[in-house]
Amino acid sequence: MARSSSTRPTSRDVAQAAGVSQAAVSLVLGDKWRGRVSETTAERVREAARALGYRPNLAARNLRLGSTRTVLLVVPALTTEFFAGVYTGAARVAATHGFGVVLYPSPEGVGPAHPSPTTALKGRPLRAAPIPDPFASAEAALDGVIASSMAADALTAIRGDQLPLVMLDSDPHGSLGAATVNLDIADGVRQVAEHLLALGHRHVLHLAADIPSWTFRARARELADRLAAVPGTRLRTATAPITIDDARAATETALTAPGPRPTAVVCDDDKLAAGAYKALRRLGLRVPDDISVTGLDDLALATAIDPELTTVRLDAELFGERGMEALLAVLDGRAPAGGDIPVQLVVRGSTGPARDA
Amino acid sequence: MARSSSTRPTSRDVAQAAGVSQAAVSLVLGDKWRGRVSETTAERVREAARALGYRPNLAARNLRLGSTRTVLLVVPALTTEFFAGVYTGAARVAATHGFGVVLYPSPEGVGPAHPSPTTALKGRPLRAAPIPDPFASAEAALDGVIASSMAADALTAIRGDQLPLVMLDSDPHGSLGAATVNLDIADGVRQVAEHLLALGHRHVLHLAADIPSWTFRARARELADRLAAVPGTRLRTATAPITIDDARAATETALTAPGPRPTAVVCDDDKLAAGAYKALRRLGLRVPDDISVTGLDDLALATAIDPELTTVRLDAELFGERGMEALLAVLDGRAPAGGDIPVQLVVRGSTGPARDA
DNA sequence: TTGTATGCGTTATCAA
DNA sequence: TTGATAACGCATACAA
Repeated sequence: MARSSSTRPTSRDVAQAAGVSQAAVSLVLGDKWRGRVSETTAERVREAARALGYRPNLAARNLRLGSTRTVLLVVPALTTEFFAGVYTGAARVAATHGFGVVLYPSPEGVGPAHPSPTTALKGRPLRAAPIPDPFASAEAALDGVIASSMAADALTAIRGDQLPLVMLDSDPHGSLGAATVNLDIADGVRQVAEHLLALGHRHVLHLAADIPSWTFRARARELADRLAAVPGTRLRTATAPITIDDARAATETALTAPGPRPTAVVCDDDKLAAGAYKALRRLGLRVPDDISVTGLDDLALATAIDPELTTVRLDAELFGERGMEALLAVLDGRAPAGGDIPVQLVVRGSTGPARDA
Repeated sequence: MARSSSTRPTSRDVAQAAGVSQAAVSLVLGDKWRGRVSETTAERVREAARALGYRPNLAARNLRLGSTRTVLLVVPALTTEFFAGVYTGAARVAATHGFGVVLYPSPEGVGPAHPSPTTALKGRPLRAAPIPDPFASAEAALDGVIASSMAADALTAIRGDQLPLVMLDSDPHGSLGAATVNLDIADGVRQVAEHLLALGHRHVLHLAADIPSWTFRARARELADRLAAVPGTRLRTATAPITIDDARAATETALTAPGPRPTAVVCDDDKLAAGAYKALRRLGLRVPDDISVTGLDDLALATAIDPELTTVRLDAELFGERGMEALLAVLDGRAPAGGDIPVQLVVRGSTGPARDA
């Protein structure tokens, strides 16, 4: 009946080695012994556990506790470094509460019914690729979910809202009562608009992300509102999936259309801006002398391109932290703290005075 | 004794609803009833399960089975889209075998003892950030680990090799018997070298990643070997952390050093190449007329910069697939398939004939 | 073909 | 202070 040496030591093994009951082991190792176990036996237990290299079996603990202290962070599959930051922030907060964070890059699923033929065409042939949605048995394996809006629709469509849910960058009103944590992107767009208006720009092209997500609709609305507030402004919109090449093509088309040319291109994110750069170069337009460009995100990409991109910095880590804090609040029955996360315009070399101003 | 309506249905609830034993439910839902349960009862069970919205409790199953059918994929924290591809491939293969993949972005930990003051300085202040290593109780929660070499050292240092382990892009000989899956990066570097040599380049600067990882040492060695094979070649080396700004600074320093200027810059990866571009622009050098540049990875970044970067395409998804397949083999007691994954030079606009050739 | 019984490793309740 | 003992929900060996 001796413990096979090839198998993981259990708390019973520790108990046996320490000469105490198995319950005592659980108490000591769970740090719940303040006055229920003598200091000497506690130490003996710890010693035995250390000697045996004991580590608790999570499956058993989860089963017993009915909770896993694990949350899922759903991010778009085609992820950028931005979500690495979000993860870092969320995981850090989680850790201080004894929680873990599991990352789920939502496959393709960007918004409901958004086939995006360009995405389907490029790259290797699609193999039958049923990466299983993690919600199949998630309720047993997870305590909650934090989901980026770029995947949130797909998420609610499938399942997932059965669990305590926090949505990132999602419509505060349309989220079915789920808590939301948002960057103040509208304010970022406002800063961009004011910056360009101050430089004399009156005719701008909005290069919008072709993703039916609240966050992008909000950007479009804010930009339109800000420009509309100033007499004599004109706004044109082009739409493209968030890839450099799609953005290039869309920009090229938009700028070769008849009529006066915009003096600034406002992009929904940095990647789109990189595509816009390429289009402008092909058209023989110089940035910022002939035309200004702005992005949004402040990825590494923003300083990789030339000239460096004027963009809006998003604090990804803070975003992740706030997301996790909100989820902890929900799990706790408390109301999550409100208030959007501030963002900041970073002026670099891609914006300058309007050509005709 | 009726099931509280607020609690998750268990297999017993399903059994009760279907009027069968709990064991029958388990058999049917586990698809192990081929001749042990009648078709009619099986259908009744399925119906009841569907009606109740039953989903098995993973913790209980894991406890019973002693395995979780979950593996961990360890990637560098400062991750790029490359690892999104690796994940996709690994998850796809895993799915066909009933496995799940959990992502672990290894915090900072790039190689052993590599403080990288620049990393520590930039960005927000470091908060006490104990993102727990997932190996604390991993043996119970995971069946195996796939680790990128960029985190593998940190990994073995901590724990992790107690579990079946596959290393990605790691020294096949120094990996303590762990299985390795490698891209044929040496061949990629060879292709780069041949390409440049054919263009007449004889003096090259190697912009190397400042990461003490096997994969980067291998790149340096291969490049040196290929150049040494041709008489009259010269190789200089500069080193930088993989950030655009560090790469820019290192390149600038290297190229303003006294002596003849290299006619080509070979970079350990695309991000470094983006930094090199910036340095060259500051120095008033045109790419590729004055100097050629090559990268390695073929990230989106490679086509974002101007001119588009000649680089080596890595098939991230295939990499992930092969990694997962290797791990499945190890779990199965089989020998993982050998053979490096082919890579391919993609010639774009950043390379041209040597200035003085 | 079906149902009964047992144990996976924990934590927590209760008597000693 | 301590040590039995009972679940948690599932899969399976075994008995009916």
